[in-house]
Amino acid sequence: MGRAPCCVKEGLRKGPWSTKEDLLLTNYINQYGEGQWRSLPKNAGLLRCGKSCRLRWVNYLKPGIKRGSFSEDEEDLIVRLHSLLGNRWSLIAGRLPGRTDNEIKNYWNTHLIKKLRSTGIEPKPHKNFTKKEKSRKKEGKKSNNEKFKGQIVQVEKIKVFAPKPIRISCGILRNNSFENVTLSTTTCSSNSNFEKVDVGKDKEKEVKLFPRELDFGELLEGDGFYDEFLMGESCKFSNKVEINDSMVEKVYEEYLLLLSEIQEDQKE
DNA sequence: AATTCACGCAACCGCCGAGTA
DNA sequence: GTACTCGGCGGTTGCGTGAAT
Repeated sequence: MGRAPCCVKEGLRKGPWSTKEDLLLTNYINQYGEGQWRSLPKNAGLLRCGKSCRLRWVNYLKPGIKRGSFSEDEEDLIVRLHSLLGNRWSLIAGRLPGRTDNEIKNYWNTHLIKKLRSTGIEPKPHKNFTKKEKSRKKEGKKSNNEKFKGQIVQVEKIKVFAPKPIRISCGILRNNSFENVTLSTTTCSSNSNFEKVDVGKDKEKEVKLFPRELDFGELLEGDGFYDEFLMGESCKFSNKVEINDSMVEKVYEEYLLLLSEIQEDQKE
């Protein structure tokens, strides 16, 4: 039996949302709350697919969504998180309050890739799987899931740390507005696993930023990278980024939990 | 001024995992 | 254990817009 469609598509509107539709959706959700996306359009008087409603709400209408260009702090965080998590946009978004996965994904694809390339960094490519590869990947996933309950995704050589998403609502505190921050440039020092960062007005100093490619081996070998990633110089190299204690604690807990699971698995 | 091109972004599509009957 | 629904995710598409010719 084939999979049932998410909704009946006949007679439904597609394309950009009108102000009226936005209003209808917002009013309905304000009154009845999120969820029940399948029945929501009908109840709200919208000629839209439930998925479309959810997307519109989550990405644009939901209170607290931050619009506008990304600050350098945010860019920096996205780059680091992408290095760590891969194309797990929802996880990355979970650590950038007010930003949505779609927005971050678009920003990465249109701006950050180019920016990184211009500084000599080749971002990890995301693989486009063929149907065959997808099914193979699926098989692999199944076996992984049994052991790790979906917390680790292993694709070829690149191993990705994929913890359960925890949305951090107040993760990053800014004590300098973007406007006040002198533009800093990021340059790549060749043959190095780390980057050299010019921190605006301050004299240039060498800081560890992130490895080009992260492998669990590095984590397990205990070179302390992850600790540094979270709390080390990379975060305190300027006053631009401060990671909230609870955020660090939560992410660190995820890391420890994951690490212990991997170690147990290796013993077996 | 008209046309072409490139880019950015909103929205769509298909797949997957979790939950449930 | 199976079949099914629902919500969510990541990849992709296509339209609108501004720059270049």
